[in-house]
Amino acid sequence: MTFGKGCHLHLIDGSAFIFRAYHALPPLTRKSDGLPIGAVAGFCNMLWGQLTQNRGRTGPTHIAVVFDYSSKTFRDDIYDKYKANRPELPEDLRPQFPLTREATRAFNVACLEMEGYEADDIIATLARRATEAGGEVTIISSDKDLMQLVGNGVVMFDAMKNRTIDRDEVIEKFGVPPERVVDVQSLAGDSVDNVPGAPGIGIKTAALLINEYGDLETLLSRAEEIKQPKRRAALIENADLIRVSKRLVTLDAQAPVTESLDALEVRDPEAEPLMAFLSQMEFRTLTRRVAEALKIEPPVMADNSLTPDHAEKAADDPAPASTPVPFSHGDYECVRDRAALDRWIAAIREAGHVAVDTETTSLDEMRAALVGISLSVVPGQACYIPLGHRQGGDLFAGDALSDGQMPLDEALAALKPVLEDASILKIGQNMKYDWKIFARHGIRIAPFDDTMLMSYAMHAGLHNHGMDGLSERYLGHKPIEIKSLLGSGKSAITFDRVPVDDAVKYAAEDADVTLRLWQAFKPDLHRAAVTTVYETLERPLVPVLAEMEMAGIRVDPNVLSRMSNAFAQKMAGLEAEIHEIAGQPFNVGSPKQLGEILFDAMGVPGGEKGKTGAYSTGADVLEDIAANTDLGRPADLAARVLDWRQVSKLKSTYTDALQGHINPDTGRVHTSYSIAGANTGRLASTDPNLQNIPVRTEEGRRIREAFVAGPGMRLVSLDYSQIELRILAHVADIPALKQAFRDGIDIHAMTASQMFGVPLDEMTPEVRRRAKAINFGVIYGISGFGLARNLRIPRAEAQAFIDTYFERFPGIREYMDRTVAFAKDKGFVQTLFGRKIHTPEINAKGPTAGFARRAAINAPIQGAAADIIRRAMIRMPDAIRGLPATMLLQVHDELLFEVEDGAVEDLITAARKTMEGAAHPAVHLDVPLIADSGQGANWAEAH
DNA sequence: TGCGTCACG
DNA sequence: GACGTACGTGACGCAC
Repeated sequence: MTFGKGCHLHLIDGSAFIFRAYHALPPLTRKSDGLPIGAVAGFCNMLWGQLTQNRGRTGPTHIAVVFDYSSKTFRDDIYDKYKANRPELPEDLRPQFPLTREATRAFNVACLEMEGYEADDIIATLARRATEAGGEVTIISSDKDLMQLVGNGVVMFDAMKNRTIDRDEVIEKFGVPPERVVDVQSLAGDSVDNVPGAPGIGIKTAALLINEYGDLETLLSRAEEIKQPKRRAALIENADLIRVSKRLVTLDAQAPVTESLDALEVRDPEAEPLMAFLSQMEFRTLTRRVAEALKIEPPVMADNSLTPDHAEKAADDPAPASTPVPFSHGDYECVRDRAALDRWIAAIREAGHVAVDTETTSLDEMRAALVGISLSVVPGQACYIPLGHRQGGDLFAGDALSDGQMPLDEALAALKPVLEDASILKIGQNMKYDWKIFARHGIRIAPFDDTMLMSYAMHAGLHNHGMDGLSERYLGHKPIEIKSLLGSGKSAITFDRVPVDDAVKYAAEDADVTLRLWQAFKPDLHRAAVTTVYETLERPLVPVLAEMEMAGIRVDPNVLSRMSNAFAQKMAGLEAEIHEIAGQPFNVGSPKQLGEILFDAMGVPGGEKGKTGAYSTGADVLEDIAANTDLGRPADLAARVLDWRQVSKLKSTYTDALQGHINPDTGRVHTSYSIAGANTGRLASTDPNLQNIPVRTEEGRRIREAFVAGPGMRLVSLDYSQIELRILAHVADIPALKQAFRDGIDIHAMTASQMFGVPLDEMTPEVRRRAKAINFGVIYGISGFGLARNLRIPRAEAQAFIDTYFERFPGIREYMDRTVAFAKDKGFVQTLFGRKIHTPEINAKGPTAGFARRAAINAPIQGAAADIIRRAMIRMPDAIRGLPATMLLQVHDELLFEVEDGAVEDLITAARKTMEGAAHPAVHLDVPLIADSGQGANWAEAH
């Protein structure tokens, strides 16, 4: 086929693919010999995705992957410092480059590179030829240097974000259309590629200038007319450098590319060389996916996925567990009687492990009824035991159990010995859920593994750890979505109404997937060196949290209801006043309407619109307006809206919503903690969130009066004092801070004294407040801007404080630099206890880099604090055994207990000892950990 | 469903 | 005068 109209050329920026793959994935190695292949694996996955995703209307007729030949190009002759700033290639990436070429050829895709030219030039040349021939072009890349090519039949596609970049996107990014992009780039320069540009001119200013003068040459020739002296000088003095920059950034669309467009026609991969390559790389999942797509048998690969003691067993198994087995829903068994269940139990005992999953009527484990159980022992083989399915459709038969189900009690009685057998490993995905369901039926699952927590230990920061996502990512298989069975929204049904035949496919598949994930993760856990984290900080927390959640906390609905009424009255009063001041009624709860009232109707100056075009009406904005008495009425209005908002928040989120969360059976509120939700190792509390119950204002704190102890009981709270600052003092090794903590001195006052030279006994609250803000700022990866805003002081002043701080405590800056360098090098940071938090964006450019940098600085501190309280919680059941006390809640640095009246002091002694000693023996901190305590009839008193 | 807002550590 | 900026969460109401 001759390339022409109707043809569609896809040009893949191969180098960009490699770098993205390298940074997006953990450092994977080939299992047989340790060769680093993470980038190759990612590259192959992305390439395969491109080849399979877009077949059809928008799919390519022609395709090529384009690489950079070497770092030396004609641009080095134009400007000797071009790309001189580029960091060294990571050690483990270099050997992967030739492999990506090999991979491209193995997929039977044209692989282009040319000495003396960058990949971008080849892309520019081919794109030009293709559009001249009447065809269309999609460039698979998000590199801004390619954006000059967009338009006239050329678009770009960001494969990571799954987003097309067209003319509008380019204008959004550069402020000018594609044909003017080089002009802007020439002016702004590029620190990454070391394109000089004009000093002090960035993209924003460059776009402004180009839009005003039309193009770069006109601008340079009329530079004298520029009003701002600095800009004028920058352009006049650097005109030559700017012209050099233009030659650097302009892509060469006339590169002597020898391949014809016709040679790039899409070809089906040849099975044999492709399979050979993939199995040589030991990409098990991708090999299987490709084999499935090509409808051929996957090659048998070396078995690396089983633990040693199971490997032997598998060796004489005709179908070893790790050979990729296709997912086949028809092979799943529906277990309807005791004989069938006994066969499964025998298979489980034989294997020594089983993947388990439960199906229930609700996500709320405390109210959920068990509907069925699925099991899997060997990949591809799984069963579902329906236990609580009900007749659908018939209104009168609506509550009757469907036929052909074992009695629930009989099935559980048969499974209990297996689920509690110390020699049989139970494997689950989010086992806390199933653990609670079984616990409510008198079964305590042990021992177990949890694939969600394995993923969390290995991949925190890279992606979420839900089963469907993990399956797609690591097994290349998209499981049946629960939505397809239950529907969504108002018409959603519960699982007991799902026809058993459909339930079998869905539920058994979940057990199958869980088992396969376990097999994939088990060896990797060790390779990633997070086995200890998984075994000491994640897995043992499951039963502890399950017990806490099941215990719940008593909440008095009468207290809440009275407060709701009072809040409603107060809101109505405020609303009337607000409407009165505004001169018209409007929805006070609508930021949009409020903004229009304040800034348009009432004419308050300085309204700022956000990205949606609405005025910002956040608390800080309203506070400024309320404090500005010159404004008159708008100040009154803002002050009342602030009051209204506070009350409205308390009512809707707390006093109203909490009442609905009281379990009618227990009279208590049962939150759910997600172990793998927060990247840093913190827990997150949901349904309801009991980690954000108000405390900072007097009115809000009264909500805690509704959280009460049972009759004859007290609530006891213990919280770590300044735990994050103590960890900072330790990890950054700051002698003055460490000594202050040892001496039990007020740490913020000490900081203030050191910074401002004020003796401790002359400290004023204001000076101390500033030091406190800086101490916290450090933990968050401080910036002058952020501190200035927090303290409401000029930015220069805030920056001066920070400079002084770093002078007084130079170790802090060293810690920050060290941490960021570590993150850039390894792609993750680590806590004292070995927890890894990945930082995939740390090498990004633009504002993202700032976020990633600060997150990387904060994560080891926040994460270590999270590790410490996890360790305390895991030990707590043993530490308080025998005391009439229950651990109820965790709020990041606080543990809340319910304890019988007479045992309060014993509980405090035992819990304090456990919390203060929680780092031992894994880590010896140079600073003491201190836990303060309080007690009372309700949470407000105890805190 | 995304955004703005605000509750907590 | 480049950009936009404290870290980590979850729930609510509005507007689409």
